[in-house]
Amino acid sequence: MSRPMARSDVNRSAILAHLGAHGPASRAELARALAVSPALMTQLTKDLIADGLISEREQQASQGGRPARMLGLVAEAGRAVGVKVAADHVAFVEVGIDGGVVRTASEPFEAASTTMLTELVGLLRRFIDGGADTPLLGIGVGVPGEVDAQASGVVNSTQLGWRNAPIGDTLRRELRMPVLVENNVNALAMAERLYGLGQRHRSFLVVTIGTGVGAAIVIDGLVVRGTSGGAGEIGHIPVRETGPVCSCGGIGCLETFVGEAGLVRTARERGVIGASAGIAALRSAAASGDAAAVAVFEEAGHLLGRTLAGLVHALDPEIIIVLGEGTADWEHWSFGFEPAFRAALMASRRGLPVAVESWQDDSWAQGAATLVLATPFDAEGLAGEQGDLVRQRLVTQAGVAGDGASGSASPGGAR
Amino acid sequence: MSRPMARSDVNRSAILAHLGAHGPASRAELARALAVSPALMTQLTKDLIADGLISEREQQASQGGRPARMLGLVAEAGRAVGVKVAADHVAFVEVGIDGGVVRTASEPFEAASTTMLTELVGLLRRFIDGGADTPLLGIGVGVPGEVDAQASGVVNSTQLGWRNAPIGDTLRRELRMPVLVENNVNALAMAERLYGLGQRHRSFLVVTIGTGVGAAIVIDGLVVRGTSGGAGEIGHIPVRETGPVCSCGGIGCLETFVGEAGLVRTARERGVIGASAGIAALRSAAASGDAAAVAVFEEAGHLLGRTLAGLVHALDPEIIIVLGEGTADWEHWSFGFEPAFRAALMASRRGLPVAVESWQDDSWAQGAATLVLATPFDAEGLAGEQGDLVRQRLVTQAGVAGDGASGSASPGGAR
DNA sequence: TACGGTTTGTTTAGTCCTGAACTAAGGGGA
DNA sequence: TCCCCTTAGTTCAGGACTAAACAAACCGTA
Repeated sequence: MSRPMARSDVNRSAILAHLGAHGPASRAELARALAVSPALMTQLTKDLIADGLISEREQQASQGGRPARMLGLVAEAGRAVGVKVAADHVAFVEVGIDGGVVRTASEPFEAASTTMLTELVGLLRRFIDGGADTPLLGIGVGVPGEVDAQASGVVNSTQLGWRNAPIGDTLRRELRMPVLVENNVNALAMAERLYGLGQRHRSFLVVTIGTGVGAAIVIDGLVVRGTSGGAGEIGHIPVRETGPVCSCGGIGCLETFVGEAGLVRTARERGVIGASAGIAALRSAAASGDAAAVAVFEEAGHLLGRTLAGLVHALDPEIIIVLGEGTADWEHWSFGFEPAFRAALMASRRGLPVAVESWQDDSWAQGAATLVLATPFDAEGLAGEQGDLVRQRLVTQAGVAGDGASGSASPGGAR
Repeated sequence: MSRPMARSDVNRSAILAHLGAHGPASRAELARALAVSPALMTQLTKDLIADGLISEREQQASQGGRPARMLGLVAEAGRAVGVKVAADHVAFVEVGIDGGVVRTASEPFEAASTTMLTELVGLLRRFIDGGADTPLLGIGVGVPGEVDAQASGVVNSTQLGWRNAPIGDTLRRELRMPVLVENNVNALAMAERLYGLGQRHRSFLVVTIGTGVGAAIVIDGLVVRGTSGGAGEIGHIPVRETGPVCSCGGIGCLETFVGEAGLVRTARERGVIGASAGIAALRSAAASGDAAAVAVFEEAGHLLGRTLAGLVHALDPEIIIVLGEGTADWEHWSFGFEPAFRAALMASRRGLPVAVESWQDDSWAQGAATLVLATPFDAEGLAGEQGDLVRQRLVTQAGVAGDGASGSASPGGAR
């Protein structure tokens, strides 16, 4: 009993998110990290402990003063689901409130089908029902393409063949659950910011290589979405005056040279692989030391390096993080990438770190899940009303999802 | 008497800045614009009127309800000085609190001289002393190069030959006055945001063409400074695999083709102008219809167009604003720019507006001055302690500048 | 000309949060 | 061992701000 009638929910959930992202922390630490006074932190944590959302842990050894009494999340406080949508399949991930993966699944899925919306709802429903009994905070969906806004979720994607697909609204209505939709690379960038290298950097670039080439731009801790949610489309930066026509209609786009299709085309033209062979053949050829195959990757690395150098001059980030299925071959890319990238940078930036991270199959979906867990950090309201709903669920352990169009955000009594 | 011991200075000065930027407004309008409650606005404006900083104007015709009682700045509330530093001269501008130019001056100045710091102090002191009697809020300095932080003001500039020049600290100490230093293009972008096209756009690019090529990036209303204050260096984006060596050490940099020196070099190589002729000769040749001269500009426009298209793909801005001395020849540039730029964009962005603004000689200095006037909008503390000092002067009509190293921000009694 | 609709501005009660002073609990040096 | 230093956490008075109700001033319209 004695719910103190919800203090500042924003701060309450920010505390929970911080503990989830960085592990247990002392009150003083939290106050510093969230830029509030220690006094307030005392009050808020008192409430959270009373509500059973966090608990006091053992003391930590003193660092010259009074030892800190650590606070940690009560693990059962919540879970989130992430969905990766691709042209031919969807991948699901269930994560705990600490970001750790609990459960995964993958299902065939025809994105271009006319019934894909009901299909998606059914698959998601089945995955959710198989989950734990802890409260589900929300669903994050990562898609390759432009998303108008996380809280709305209208998607345009040439890769999926979607034009103004109302993913967000449909899922919200059918599942009665907060749903956040975002470009998949942007979602990945938020994951890096919360759990990865981004924790220690205010501004960075996340670059993905694979079927296509994408990027997400994080400036001062905020993901740049652009006017129409289409920022980061570095695959269509023009890098040559001539070349094959790109899917975007342009000529000389980066992606036509360094995307998977571009690599395969180049390799075929040069007879490195057979006329009907694919990326797998090119990979194995390079792996077995075929110089011509390695050269294909090397040249792609060269082009990527010069392009990224241009972006570095424009944005002056602290680090570049390279991700994606394509990083498996980075060994070969780097022969071209490193010299081209470094040479094109001005002297003062030549030492810019480039981190190439290993890639797992669930990474995309995991990134999508962090859309939900990142909500409390969402200072400028990227997630909008949906973010508020997630926060409500987080702090009250109950709360009912808005029902479709502008659902009245009823507080929802204690369960 | 009866100074109410300074309420929220941030909000007080935000009101003043809004009135300065957008002209007189009603209380209700201000409350909406600054996202505070009407109740608070009543209180704050009462204080500001009592302090003589703003005054009530005539009523405005009703718009269906009670007519608004407009509030306007008391013009004498303050002034700011802007300085443009170039290699061979400095330009000064004095602006009123509404951003209007009051007075200008230009003096020869040897930036590479060893005594340049004392020189600059002397010139500035003379300019300031000639000004009006209204309180001087601060000094904004625009430089071509990297600035570590506005509030610090350590400058690195190849154009000026400065390495770690402590401009900010020196001026602060000598003039006992808040001083804000910023890259000149970034300063220009802030001016656009406050008084220009940026008022109606959240994200935009400001591109300057002239001696060099520069850009400033504004995302969601915030100027992107980058890790070391060096964002926007689009002049060094690599655009060709071959070409002359750039001042940055790179090869194929945009600036080596479309900067003034690059244009002149190309024109000389082709015999369009004499081997010792300069940009003026190229200009007049193009103006008189010389096809080869026009082609030089056209090709520059082509390269700039493709490069900016790449940036648009990466950042997805709402508009591009082109400025700088070079816009005088834009008529010729556009022959190459428009087709190259539009063709390289994906279909959904092909209609992106590009605004080419006329250019006056004081524009750089005027941009620098708005560094000071923009302080109240400085939500994320770009201007730091110096911004606080400006705010103090604005709201108290007095206040003494910090004296060099971490001056204690003493409130300073009424004058 | 009475009445609802609309927008502006003010008052009041109460919430959120901070600053300052304080207690608590350790470490290390003379 | 005593004293000073440092860090952690709490209490309390008070300031900034808001929500909600209300008053003011105009518009239409029936």
